[in-house]
This record gives sequence, C-alpha cells and structure tokens, in this order.
Amino acid sequence: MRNPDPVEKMDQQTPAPEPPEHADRPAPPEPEPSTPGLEADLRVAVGRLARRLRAQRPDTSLSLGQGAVLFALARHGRMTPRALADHEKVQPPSMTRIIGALEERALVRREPHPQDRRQHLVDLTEQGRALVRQDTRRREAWLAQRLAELEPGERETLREAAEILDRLSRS
Amino acid sequence: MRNPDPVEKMDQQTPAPEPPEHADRPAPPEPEPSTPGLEADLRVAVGRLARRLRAQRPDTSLSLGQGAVLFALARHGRMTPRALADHEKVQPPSMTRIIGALEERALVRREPHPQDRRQHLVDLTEQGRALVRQDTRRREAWLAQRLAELEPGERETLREAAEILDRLSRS
DNA sequence: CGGGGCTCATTACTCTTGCTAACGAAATCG
DNA sequence: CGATTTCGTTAGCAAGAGTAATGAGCCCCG
Repeated sequence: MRNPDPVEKMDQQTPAPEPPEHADRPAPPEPEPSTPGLEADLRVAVGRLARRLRAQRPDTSLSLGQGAVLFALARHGRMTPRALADHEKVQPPSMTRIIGALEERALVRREPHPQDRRQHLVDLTEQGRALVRQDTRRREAWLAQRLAELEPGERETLREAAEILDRLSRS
Repeated sequence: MRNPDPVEKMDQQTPAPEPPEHADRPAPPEPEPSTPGLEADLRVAVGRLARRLRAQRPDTSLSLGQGAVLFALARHGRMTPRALADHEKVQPPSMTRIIGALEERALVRREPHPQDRRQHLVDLTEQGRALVRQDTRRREAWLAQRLAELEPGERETLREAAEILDRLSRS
C-alpha cells in the first residue's frame, strides 16, 4: 500500500470558496448550487456506468478508448495522434497505445504526414469503417439493450444529456 | 430493436491540409430511429467523463469508488461488505480493498455483525461523516465548477438524466 | 546557414483499479 | 455431527492511464 495519511483534523464547515463576484453582473450571481446533490449523483452514476460499460464489453473487444477513437475518426476524418489525444483528453502515450491496438486489428492505418515527417495521419481502414458502421446500429448489446428498455421520454432526456455530458467531458 | 437502415452520417470535415478524400457526401438519408447515435454518444461521453473525473481528482484523494461507497453509507446507513459490493456492482474483493483504504483513513469502521460472526458491518466514522458533509457542498472542484457554468435548464436536464443513469448503471 | 529550442511520437516504467481463483471461518441444513 | 453454502479476505494478474525520458524533425533567429 502506501502512506496511510491519517486524517487527523478535518475542518467541518469549510468556509465556502466563493469566487469573487464580478461587479457588472446583472444576472443572479448564483453562489450556491441550485441543484443539491447533482454533483455527487452524477459523479457516482457516471463512475459506476463507466465501470460497467468497460466490464460488460461483450465480444467486440474494443475498449472504450478504442471505440471512441474509431468514432472520432469516422466523424472528423483522419487526424494526427496529437489531435486525437487532445480530442479524447488523454495523454499522447495513451493514444499511441490505443492506435497501436487498433492498427494491430487493421482498423486504422498510419500514413505519413505530407508536410511534417514527425507526424502521422491516422485514418480508418475499410475494415475500421465497416466496424463503425456496424457498431452504429448494433454496438454493444448491453447498453443498447438497456436504452431500449427506457421510456421514449427518458431516452429523449438522455439524448439531451449526452450532448451536455460531452461538453462537460471536453471542457 | 434491429434497425435496418444504414445510418451513414459521416460528415467529413478534414482538419488536415490535405482534403482530397472521397469527398462526396451521400445524400443524408436521415431515417431517424428513435435515438440515432445515442448509444455511441453516451458511451463515449460517459467514458471520457469518467476518465476526466478520475484524473482531475484534486486533493481529496478519494477514488471514485471510495467516494461512491462513502455516499452509499451516508445515504443508506451501515451495510455489510457484500451489500456494498452488490450496490456498487463490484466484486467482493474489490470492495474489500476499497473498505480497507477507507478504514486506513479512519473514514469507516468495521463492526462485528450481531448475529453472524462471518460478516461485518461497515459504518461511517465521525470523520467519514464530516467528509461526506463537506463534500456535499464542496466536493471536487472540477465537476462542480463545470456544473455551475451550465444553464439552469441544462442542469435540470442533467438532474433528470442522473437518475436515469443511476438506474442504467445498476440494472 | 546553422544552431538552439520546440513539437511530435514513442518507449519505459509505475500506479491504480478491477477481476478470478483459492481459502479459512462460520452458519445452516440433512 | 458432517456436508454444503456463504462471507470476507488474500494472492495473483491484466487493463488502462499517467509521467519521464528519448530521438527525430521542424523552425525561428541571429
């Protein structure tokens, strides 16, 4: 293990770290969270859901990261590893590893960069493109099944939330 | 829920200086099932958000799993390790480790089970309770800050979504 | 020009976190 | 009382992501 770091005294009521308000703000300053447990609920639910998504990955043995990269390439066209890393908010070495795994499966291909010989361009192969298309409708059974069981209104809520979550995850 | 139509929405917007791709755009079929890319969008966003939540963990060195357990105990009262594992959808050995880490920090305590000497009851200590209270309003700066920047309507959407995501993650 | 400094990708290593397998102790059922 | 089941734990392993260091290549500035 490591240093236990015994929590000795813990300030019970931490004075709120209120950021200084900017003077010219006509709107309500909203210093308190208008949604009480949201932060905790969201954190717990997202963490657990991600864990289950990773675990329940059935047969399409693409990791979450690999799938995300494949989708990003399909949506935005070929990119350098650096651009992919920025997009997915991982460090370059992690992206190197993901690309390596995808390349081993012949789902992506590294092409030389036309102007800069340090860089590569990563692009989908035909097989990669086919997998994305296939997954677009079939994807991973577990989540698709769960989503199918929801009420239409709930799916709609999730659809709006997915866009917000995407922004959150990228900000 | 088999969807027979080829969802083929790949808008090529190549950021690279070399756009001579197969740059034709198939007429947008837009057959629009109930939720087109929801499964993929949600999966990617949840994965990325979980990754960032884990990474951005600032100083309160509680892992996602540890935080979840603390909150579960605060919400539902003391529980056996088995119950906690079921609740958080992890295997018992993982829960053993989480509880061990929390116990080292004196945030939880193991009590003997009154009727069954195989089992324990895990309960929050005063310090654990204080940390939960503190985190309820302070929590992790990163997510709280992001949430605060959202529109009220967006937070409301997330609040509804959080409940749905919780159910999803547990089903 | 040409060198210093930067950027890009990769390698090497570590850490965290979750899993399965196996095990000992205790309850329970026959 | 013995067999079986359940609970928590230990041991070992694998995946995923991060930091540090490295080498190749670009580019600006003197």
